[in-house]
Amino acid sequence: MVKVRFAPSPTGYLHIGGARTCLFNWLYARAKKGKFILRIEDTDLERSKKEYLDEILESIRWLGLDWDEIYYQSQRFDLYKQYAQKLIESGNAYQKEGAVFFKYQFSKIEINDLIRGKIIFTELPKEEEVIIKSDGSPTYNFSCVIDDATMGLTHVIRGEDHISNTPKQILMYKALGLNTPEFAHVPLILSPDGGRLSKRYGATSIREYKEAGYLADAIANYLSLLSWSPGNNREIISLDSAKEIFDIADVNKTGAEFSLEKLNWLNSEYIKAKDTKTLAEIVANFLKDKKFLPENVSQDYLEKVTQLFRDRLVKLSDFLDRARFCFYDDYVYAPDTQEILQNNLSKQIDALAQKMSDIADFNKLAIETEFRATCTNLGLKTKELVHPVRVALSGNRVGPGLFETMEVLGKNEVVKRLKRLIQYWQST
RNA sequence: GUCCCCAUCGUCUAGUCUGGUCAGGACAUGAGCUUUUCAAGCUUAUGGCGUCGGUUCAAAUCCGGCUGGGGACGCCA
Repeated sequence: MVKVRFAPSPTGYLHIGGARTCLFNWLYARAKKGKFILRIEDTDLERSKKEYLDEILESIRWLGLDWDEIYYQSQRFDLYKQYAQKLIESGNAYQKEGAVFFKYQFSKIEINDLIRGKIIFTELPKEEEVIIKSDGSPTYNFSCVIDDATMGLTHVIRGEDHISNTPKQILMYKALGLNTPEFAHVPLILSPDGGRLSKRYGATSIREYKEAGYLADAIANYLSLLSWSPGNNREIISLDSAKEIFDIADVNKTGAEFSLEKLNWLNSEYIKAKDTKTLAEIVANFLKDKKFLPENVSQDYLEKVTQLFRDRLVKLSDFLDRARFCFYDDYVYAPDTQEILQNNLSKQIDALAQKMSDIADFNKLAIETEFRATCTNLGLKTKELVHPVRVALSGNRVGPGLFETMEVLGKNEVVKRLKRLIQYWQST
């Protein structure tokens, strides 16, 4: 049975690259009906932080991934020491200054990488290496080998940056008489400047994307598209579908640049595809974290506002400034509305306000009918009134469809805001 | 410096294993339609096999050199 792992180190948040490695491991495990385990590589006592661990686990869950087992290397130090002792006894390692050094018995090493095919190493950069530090903790290459072997992992799927560690690890498996797993090295995710994805390029942690209003399934979808493709020109694919068809051998060898534009597009597609109720819940949670909503907003009203904006949101954070007028009436008319406001239409707006307040059932259709009729009666083109009214209601020259907006705000609020514009004209 | 990986539109990719269909799709960009602003949507356009050589009737596809890009060389992981 296939058994794979994701092995994060809690010395930082879960970043895009790690998340993609995690995703590919998960996808492969689920595709093969195998096990996916999490191994926390917290051997660096100095730099490992609980805060990071919590964040990593939360990010993985948020993405929609789950794990079958979880291990902590910090709880397995005894095991590593035992294996180190074995190596000392067999003459493959020795102790010096409190540390244990492993002696590489190098010969040509051939890796049969599931993604890259044959990789041949004809030499190693060093002849020996610390496997147990003088403080008793294991080094990466050693604990990794012991764990991959003792946890019964069948495949090691990890980033390309580990290729050069692989021959060293194989030498350790050999010295210990342990079976080596299969290896698959996935390409790195590059930043738009072609280099390594780094802090220099904006957001790198999953948490930051969550906070910016990206949906978990959009991120997961986007990540799955980097260096892998479901085929058939498919771009939008759920984890459920992906796990049916994913195979590690189909992953390509080329590094992929992270494209915020494409992520944005996918995110807006996912926003549009959600049913309003579900989306409103996601929006509610998002806004709650931002402490954005006033006290007494009903779920029903939030759903209506969500419906109003859903088709023009790229990410949830767009909601913050654009939909603010639906919850607060303290907005001022934006500078770029001057052009629209310089034409004083007090009389016409007043007439409109009257007509609006006469509508019994204040719904989009009734509003539009009455609005257009009023314009005709006043000898105005519809757009001549649409623009100032939008400014009156939202403070902005752009926004969702006006009649829908009016329905959502409700009659009283609409009339109140129209009067406010009239007052504004009178005071200037 | 040494070792290793990689190479299809600006970007993500299908096609490469098993040579032969105008190199297909998506994002982005341009234009048009629609319109109540902004989006969205629809139509459409621009744009690519890094380079040199070899094998072959035929090369994006197989082989080699070059060039370019990336990664690794910690008592970090």
